[in-house]
Amino acid sequence: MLERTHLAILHEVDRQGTLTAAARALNLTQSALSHAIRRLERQAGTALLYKHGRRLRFTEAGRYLCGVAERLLAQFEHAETILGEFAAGRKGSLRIGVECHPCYRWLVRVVSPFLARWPDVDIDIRREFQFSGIRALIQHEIDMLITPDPLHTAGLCFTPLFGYEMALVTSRSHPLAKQKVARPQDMLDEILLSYPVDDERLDILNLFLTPAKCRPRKHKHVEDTEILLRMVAAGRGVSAIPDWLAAEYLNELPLHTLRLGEGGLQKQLYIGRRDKDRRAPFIDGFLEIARDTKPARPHTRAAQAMPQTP
Amino acid sequence: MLERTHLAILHEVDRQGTLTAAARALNLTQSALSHAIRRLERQAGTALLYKHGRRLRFTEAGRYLCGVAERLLAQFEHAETILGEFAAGRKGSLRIGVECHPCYRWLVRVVSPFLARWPDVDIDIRREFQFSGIRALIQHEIDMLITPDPLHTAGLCFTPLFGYEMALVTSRSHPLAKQKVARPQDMLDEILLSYPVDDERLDILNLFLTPAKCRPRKHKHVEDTEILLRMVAAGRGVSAIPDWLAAEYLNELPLHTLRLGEGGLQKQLYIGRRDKDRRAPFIDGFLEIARDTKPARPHTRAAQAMPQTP
DNA sequence: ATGTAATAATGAGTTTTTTTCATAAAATTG
DNA sequence: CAATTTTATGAAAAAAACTCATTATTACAT
Repeated sequence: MLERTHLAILHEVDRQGTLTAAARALNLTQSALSHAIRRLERQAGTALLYKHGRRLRFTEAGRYLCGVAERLLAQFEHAETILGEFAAGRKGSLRIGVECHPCYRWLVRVVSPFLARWPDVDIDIRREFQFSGIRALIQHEIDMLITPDPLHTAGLCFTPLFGYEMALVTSRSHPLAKQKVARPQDMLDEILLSYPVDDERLDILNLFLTPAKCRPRKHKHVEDTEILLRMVAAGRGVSAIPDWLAAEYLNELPLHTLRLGEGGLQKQLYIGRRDKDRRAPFIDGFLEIARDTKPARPHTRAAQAMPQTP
Repeated sequence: MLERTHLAILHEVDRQGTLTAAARALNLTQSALSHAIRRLERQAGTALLYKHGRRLRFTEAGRYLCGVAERLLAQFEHAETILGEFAAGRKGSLRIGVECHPCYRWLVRVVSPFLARWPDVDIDIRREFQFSGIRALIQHEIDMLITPDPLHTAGLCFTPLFGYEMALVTSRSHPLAKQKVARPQDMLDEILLSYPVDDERLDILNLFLTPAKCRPRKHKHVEDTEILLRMVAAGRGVSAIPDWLAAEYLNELPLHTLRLGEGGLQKQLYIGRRDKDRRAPFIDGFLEIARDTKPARPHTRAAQAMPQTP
């Protein structure tokens, strides 16, 4: 079978003119090359070189193979270079899962500097998982997971990114806009707008209303943050979103934010990855940029939870 | 170093889905593949496959190499096919040298049927040699030599193609057109038109005039047969060309042909090749077609030398 | 749960392939 | 024609690839 070495030998003989020189260039003996060529010729059933004086010349078949060699060797070398890029972790793709719906907005701010820093790494962001994000991470469906709910599992590790507080957003003209803190029973008459995720994953239900055995009058799903907040501003309902996300819209829309309970509904965002992923420096690179990218500072009427730097 | 086998293994694992199946397909053991991949991974410094359940999945680097494999393996296989064609002598190129200038016109008639019969063999016709055609043949600059002057040399063999006679061509209105045979002294007042080759290679000088110590009044070189004969027809000179070549033009141009001397200037065309060229059946193929392609039959006022079939 | 089947990983030993060494053969050069 | 350069070749050594036997892991079925 025609092998890369054969091509390399023929190519070098072509370049150097003699077996001896080619052998030197390849760190082999002249004998090794002679044997190798002989073997190939026997297998191919045709001569590739013939003696001309004390030098060698290519037969047509040999000349043809030289052309092949030139093309193929270049491709091999290129492949090895790319493989090196992979090995050095410069090349690859980073599939990032986001479990916290509104975090998408923060994530996009991380992506740009990352793409600039790692030009050969592609980013793919996934928001839908067959089961959980944790499982997707374990099963290599994604490489990193942005989540407020770390589930410490063998083989995974989570790094805290920043703390925040879930805030209740209402229209500035809403009756609740007079309060700074919302009580669960305040919600009984309200229409709750949320992202279209399972109820169990909605903190305002899980951690605020359900423990107090309260429910909103109505619960509607809205896909998009912008639209959700415009609906809130128009008085069509209220919603619970991260304080920093609300902060971004406070100047733009007539919104008011309230704490959810006296202590506020404190959350922490984590980034999870597989333990073994030493392979790719760009995973650490992403983490670093992510840690440096803080969300908008909640201010004015928003809750006072300070972003916690880990 | 990345080798063809590595690519073959990765490719097969991709196709078959499991190491075991790939091993079967490659006539190797599962163990061999496992070891081979491990070695490559160690060298490359990056994982290529990882376990997913009891199967294997490609890492990004592995997936990349799979793509490379697909492209490169195809090229290897193609190269081997072509090499096989060379070995079987179906593929190649036939470089044919022509020493007898006007023979070119006969040669083109051989080429067409040859190209039809050997579709993968290219033909290259050379008329200029650094030294002699014989030397070009020995040094593998050409593979066959068409020549009227075989020079039996070790390693070469010549096969006669056909006999012919060099004829003197004049305009039909030329004073010499009254004769059937030209004597050397008839040339003293004539302008000789010939192909632009060395005088020693011109038979009319070598074998007819010089032995009789005669010279033409003037000697001019003309490159192209068609033009040469039109000049002759216009009475601008006379020329010596093979009888069969003249025959092709007798109906077209007002030409007259004369014998050069009583016995005529008899020539024989040979085709020479290297002894060892057993390798290529198409060389014999060419010879066969060449032998079957006779030149135009000299008739009418032309000399009577019969083409001699060897 | 638990045994069974499928699959990959591993280490040791064997086989095959490649390489070297030593030397011969052939051709060029002064 | 001797000295030099270069390729060819056979035998031995070295390296690489492969197999065998076994273990480990996962999936599937009862």
